Amino acid sequence: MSPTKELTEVIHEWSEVFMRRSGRDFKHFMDETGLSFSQLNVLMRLYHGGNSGVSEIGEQMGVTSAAASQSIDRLVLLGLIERTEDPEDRRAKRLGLTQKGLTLIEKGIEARSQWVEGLTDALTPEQQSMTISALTLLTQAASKTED
Amino acid sequence: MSPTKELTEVIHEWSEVFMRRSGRDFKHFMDETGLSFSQLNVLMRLYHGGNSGVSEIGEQMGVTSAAASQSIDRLVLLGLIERTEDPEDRRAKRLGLTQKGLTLIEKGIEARSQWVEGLTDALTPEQQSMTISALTLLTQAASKTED
DNA sequence: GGATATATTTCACGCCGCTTAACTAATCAA
DNA sequence: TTGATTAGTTAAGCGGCGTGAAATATATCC
Repeated sequence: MSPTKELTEVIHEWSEVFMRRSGRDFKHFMDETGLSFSQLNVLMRLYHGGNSGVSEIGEQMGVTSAAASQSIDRLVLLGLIERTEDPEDRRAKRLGLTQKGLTLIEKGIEARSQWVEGLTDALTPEQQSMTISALTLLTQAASKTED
Repeated sequence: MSPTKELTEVIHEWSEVFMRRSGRDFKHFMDETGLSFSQLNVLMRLYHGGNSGVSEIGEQMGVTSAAASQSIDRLVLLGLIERTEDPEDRRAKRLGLTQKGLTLIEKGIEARSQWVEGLTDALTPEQQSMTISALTLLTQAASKTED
């Protein structure tokens, strides 16, 4: 078996396990928070990407600004998002996570991290340092492909 | 900085990049197929877990069997699921992916794998073999934590 | 100033996914 | 055999999430 073939196979297996776990975790997170896929999507985009406007969020999510406006409105009512007037263009609104929203998202990220950390607990120090190197490489490579 | 601290940090960064990417990919997959989170959830559970009944699916997803029945009905109409009578208990139905459904899910998994494969393209042979080892370890550890 | 463009909201409408409750059909148990 | 249980479907109703179209307010361009 060639090394390339082996890498492909390893990646495939790993992707499958990881995807499956991610999906289950995400569903669990939705149930726990009572938020929909769409709502969490909005919160995630505000978490990364910083403050943005309503249309911008809609564009990123591939929906009309009307849909974005309504979705955001629900999140504002839930106290997860702040919607303030843009002082430079009073037609526009600036959106951002409230402390409550920020905490919620960070808790979700933390949960995922903890799962992976649990995976590395049983590894020897050498294996751990190898994992550090590999994940660092992958993270760097992945960061370069971001849009 | 202690090695443990470093591993924690690496994992945290990696989780964030991957979660973000996974989320975007999944959203893209939903848009592409026109299927909802819930519908893809059903297909995933049938992909893993093999053939099962309506109530079983509902239980796994945390919804009533009525909800599962309706959801499954839509997927049957789309030609993604087969619903046949269980010969051993004629009250029950056996659910399974059709070829079309199987192909769809496998295409989704393949897309994710290809993305990760792309990340490893630029690595040196030594780095690749290290990545193989690390991912193998993680996959094994993750498999053990499955329910 | 006045026309036009832009950012967001509101409204009416439809689909989806969920619930509960009622129903059908098959199995199980006394 | 009859009565209870189990698997699944169906129906009515609710809310989320999307659309397009109209309304509102502000910016921008002659």
